[in-house]
Amino acid sequence: MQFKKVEKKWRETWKKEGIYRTKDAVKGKKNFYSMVMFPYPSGDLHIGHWYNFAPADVFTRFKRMSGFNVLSPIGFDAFGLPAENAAIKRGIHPKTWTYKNIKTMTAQLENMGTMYDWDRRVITADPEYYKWTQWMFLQLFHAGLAYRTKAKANWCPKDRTVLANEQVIDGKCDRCGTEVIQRDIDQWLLKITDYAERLLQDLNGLDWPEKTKAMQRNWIGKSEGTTVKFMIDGLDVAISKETFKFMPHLIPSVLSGEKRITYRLEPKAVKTGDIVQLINHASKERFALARITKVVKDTMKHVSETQEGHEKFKTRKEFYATYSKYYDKKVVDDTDIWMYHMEVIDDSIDVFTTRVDTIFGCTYVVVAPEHRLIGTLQKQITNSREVSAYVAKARKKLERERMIEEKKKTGVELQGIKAINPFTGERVPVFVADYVLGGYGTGAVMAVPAHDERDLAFAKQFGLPIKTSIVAKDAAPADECMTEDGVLVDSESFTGMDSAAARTHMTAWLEHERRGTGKVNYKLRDWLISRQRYWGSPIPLVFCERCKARIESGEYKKGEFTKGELANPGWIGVAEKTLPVLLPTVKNYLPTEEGKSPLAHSKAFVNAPCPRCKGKGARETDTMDTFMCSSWYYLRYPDPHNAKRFADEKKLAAWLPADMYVGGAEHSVMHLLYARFFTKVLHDLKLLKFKEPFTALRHQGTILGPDGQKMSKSKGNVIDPDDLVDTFGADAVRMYLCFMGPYDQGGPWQPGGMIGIARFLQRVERLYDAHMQRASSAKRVTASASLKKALHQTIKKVGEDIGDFRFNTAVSALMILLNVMEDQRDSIDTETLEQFLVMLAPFAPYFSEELYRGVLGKKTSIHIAAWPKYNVRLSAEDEFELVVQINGKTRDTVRVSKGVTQERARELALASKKVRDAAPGMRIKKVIFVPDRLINLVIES
RNA sequence: GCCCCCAUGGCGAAAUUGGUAGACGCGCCAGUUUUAGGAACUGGUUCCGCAAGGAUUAGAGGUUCGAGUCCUCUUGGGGGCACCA
Repeated sequence: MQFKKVEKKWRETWKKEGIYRTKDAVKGKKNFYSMVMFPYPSGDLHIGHWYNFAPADVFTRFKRMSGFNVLSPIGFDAFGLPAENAAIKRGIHPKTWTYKNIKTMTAQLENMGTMYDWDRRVITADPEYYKWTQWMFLQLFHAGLAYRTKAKANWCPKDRTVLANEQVIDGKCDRCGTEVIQRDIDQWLLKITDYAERLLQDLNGLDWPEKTKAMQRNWIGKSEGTTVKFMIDGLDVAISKETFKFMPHLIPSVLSGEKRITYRLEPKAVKTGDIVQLINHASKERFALARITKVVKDTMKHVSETQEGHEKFKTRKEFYATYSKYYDKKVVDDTDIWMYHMEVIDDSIDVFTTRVDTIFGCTYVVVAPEHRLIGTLQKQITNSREVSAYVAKARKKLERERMIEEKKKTGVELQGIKAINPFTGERVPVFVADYVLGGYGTGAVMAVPAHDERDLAFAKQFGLPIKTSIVAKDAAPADECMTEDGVLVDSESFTGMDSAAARTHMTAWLEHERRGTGKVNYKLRDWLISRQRYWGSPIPLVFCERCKARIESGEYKKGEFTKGELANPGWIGVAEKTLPVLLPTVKNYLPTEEGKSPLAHSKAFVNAPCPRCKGKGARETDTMDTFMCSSWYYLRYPDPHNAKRFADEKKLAAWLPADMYVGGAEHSVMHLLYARFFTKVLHDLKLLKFKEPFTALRHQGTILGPDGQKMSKSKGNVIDPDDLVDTFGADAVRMYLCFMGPYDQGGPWQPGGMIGIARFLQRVERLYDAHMQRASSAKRVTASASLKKALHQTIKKVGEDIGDFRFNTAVSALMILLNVMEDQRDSIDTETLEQFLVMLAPFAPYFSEELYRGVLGKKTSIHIAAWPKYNVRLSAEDEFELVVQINGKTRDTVRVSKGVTQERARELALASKKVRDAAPGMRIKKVIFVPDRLINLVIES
């Protein structure tokens, strides 16, 4: 067959006939939404894409032929860093490069013989698409799920640019080789951690690979434990009666030490050195202690906007108005004001532990280098110089270095203070060490060297005591480090309890004493979506000084600002009507200025009126993480050209959630977790009716080079699908990819394997040509019973196998049927010829269409034909090989009809010469009979 | 270090889920096609053995009438996490 010509002919015919155009509803048919992970427009479709898309397309076609109304869309994940890298390397604008690739890849995808509905193609870099990505961001922002904070970014000091993680190779910049450092930059984060528990729980109902679910569970990393308050000894402070109240939004900055002055119009009876309580104005609860370092009495006119805590006010009038309102009295230049300088101090360390049952073995406490206490207790720590030196060093260290030094634990004792174990009253030393992470739990742990490996390593290094408080239940020989649950010893009234019970009781006691509480922690971190990059969707926010001042002074109408705007004073969401915020086409798309996106250079872009007050504003210049684009694209396919809504509600209801999603296992965590998060948020905002986007998920394996290595141009082991298509045709390539092995397995490319499929197709063609010649001699044939049986067994098997993604055995079943057909080439009836082709159609769409219309003379496409029904009666075997075993060893087989009784089977077994030879004069102890399978004679030996 | 997965002929693999191990395909061997050629056809092909027969699913043990399949340990390979208290 001249496949080049055939492929082109049918491709054009199908387009003309519109057989792949999807309707949202077809009477009498259920909808089925079958998706593949859309590709990144890298330039060329490689064999990995084929392996993802071709077998998935076989599945999709099978679903359609089985009576479903199927949606099978495709698109391009077009934004992202690789386009910028390519642009830098080749001197082509990222946009030019991306759209050129989309063009070539679209053609390649069509050549594969896939049934995508091209009218629904989405490209995430199109303004009509990213308009809604921005809209999605605004939904999250206004709902209070976005916040801005300093976050670490990879920074190359030579290139003066922010790097993505993939651009950091061995801690060095992949372009210039300079050591990369971590810098803190203000960035936007999404509160995915609010959804940690639901993201974990809802995994249970999904038809996903267990491995993938396990990876997500792992990533979310739930652990249930207890926070325990260790009071600090050595403070020797008397807390004064006076208190200072703070608005909740100021508390983080007070605690972090940014704002250490409070201004009062009425004096408090405190003097320098007094310890006061700082109280949350809303909850009335104490959140910290502070030492007064200075009290100054002055008049209002001397307070300037450069003073700490008052940098923000613009005009004096505005400033006085704030006070007048708060104190309910008129404030003028001469009004007295007291300024209290203070420093926050801590009187306790909260630690998080999952093993509170081991607390009687706690011999010291460790805080992370980032821990607030190190700053707040600076005065109490007698070796504070040594401590700050350690902290400075640890904070500068890269994650990587911490890893290399894994074995060696480092740390410094905080001399001058001790922590008090709430159960024993014991005073234990406090250390700062970088093996405790600032970002997890409370950033502090109680160390139990006898029952924790890391604590043990540290204790040994520093010669700290090791105290056993748990022993194994079964009195097994004691390990040096017994980390399992067991029974408590030396634990006062808890002695003798087992670990699980002790945890419950001890946590209850702590809660009663207000010295601790049960607590669940997650490893999952919030999602950092800011990218200081050009090729991405702009973040639709404008910063407005005036609105910020109004929010901070509290002078605004209720409902004037959204939850998100109040939580991020000054950041105002762009009005929906004015979306999208277009990504300007700029000449210089390289990030240059310190930690800023290239968009920061474009005055035309930055200058924008505040969407709220129409005053002067400045746009956010960072762009969004591309995972934002791919977190909702499955919602767009049902209605890709809708300009009024991200998708029509009815169309969403018709198709979603997606019934099948196929793609690489490398997306097991990030993409799939973010997409699930989006779906849940949109559900909560009443924009979607379902909580999970992908009901079923399958992964394809990775195809390696023939040498077993990962394919790469530099290794010269890349398999080019275009070459294969030229030699064997698209159908053979599709089918071979199905036949190679289990779909989720992958493995090295077998260069010789293709030929088997090519031969198979040739044999099919020859068989059909021969049939056509015979047909002209006009002799009707009836299929033999054995051919009928083979056909119906194949119908059953191929259908079941495709449904279960076992494409390899489905192909082999077709091969077996072809072998039978060839054996009986003179008695093949038309029905068999037709049904065989229909089963072949999902695998070899061009080839089967050519024979269907060309040889069998059909008028309509094979791809809208119905999948054949198998007949149970016809496919059933009436005989089987009865296996005769002696003591479980097969000795003979006897061909008998199905339903044979045990008695008859026993007679047959005993009649076998082989059986008698194997065990002459046997004495049967027992007979095992498995109906329609085997008989096993258990004899005395 | 921790967690998860995998291991079957020369190669890719299959095995009704605890019931004849090696289907199907590649490769190889022999033959056919009155020359050659192979991306044609026919037959053979787990290993040892002429055969009868025996051995065999990385290795060792166990459960069972019966184990590729279940359990324990060991070895080798792959993936994930990475000091998460």
